[in-house]
Amino acid sequence: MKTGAGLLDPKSHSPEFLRDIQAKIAASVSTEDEFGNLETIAGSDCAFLGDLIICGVILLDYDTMDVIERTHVIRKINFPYIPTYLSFREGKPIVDALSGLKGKPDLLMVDGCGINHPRKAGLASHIGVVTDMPAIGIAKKVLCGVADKPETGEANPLLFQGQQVGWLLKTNKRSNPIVVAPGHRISLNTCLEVTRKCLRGYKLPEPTRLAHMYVNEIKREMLKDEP
DNA sequence: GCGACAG
DNA sequence: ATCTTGTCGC
Repeated sequence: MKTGAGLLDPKSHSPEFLRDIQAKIAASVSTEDEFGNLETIAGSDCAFLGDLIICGVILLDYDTMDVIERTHVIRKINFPYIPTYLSFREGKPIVDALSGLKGKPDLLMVDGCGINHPRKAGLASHIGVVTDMPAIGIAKKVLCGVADKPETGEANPLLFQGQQVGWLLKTNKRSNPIVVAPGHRISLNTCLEVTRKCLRGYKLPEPTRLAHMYVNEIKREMLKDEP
């Protein structure tokens, strides 16, 4: 699908209008592996400061997880946090930050849900469809669905309405499991495989973990200058 | 009606 | 997400 700005910054905030947009996103989502060799992978995350949202994107080498470049964007928050409507709050800023990268990532890892969403339109799916980019959603809490508690290193299927929509993955002994799900142009099995290859002993995979550290680093810098 | 509910 | 130090446990 072609980039449609209206899909990320809706003219109306009415639930009916927003759900209509999500229905279009869901209809365009693909859970087939549609990408070639992964040489680079990007990670995104956001931090908040007053009425500002700080969105950062980091480009990494897929094999080594070395940082290639980072870029960010700071915007006025123009949508409240409403569960299941996160895309309208963080989507546009993240896409804008993505466009600031010099290199083009082969896949994007987003902090949030993918198809593991009541209407199959989580942040990773929404961004994936709008940018036509392969995407994976990494969440720290379950928005919808159920799964058995996985043992360390293991992953159990996350089921919602009789369908698997992702995985509950326990990345290490001390951390609670994380939720891994396809965002767009990637399958259930592959999103889990890719996520595991991005782990380096921490709770979160490197793309998302480093993006989180990056935006908080920017925030600390802002607080230092304008207390 | 009540509770749950990504970041 | 955000407000915040130390502290229990592997």
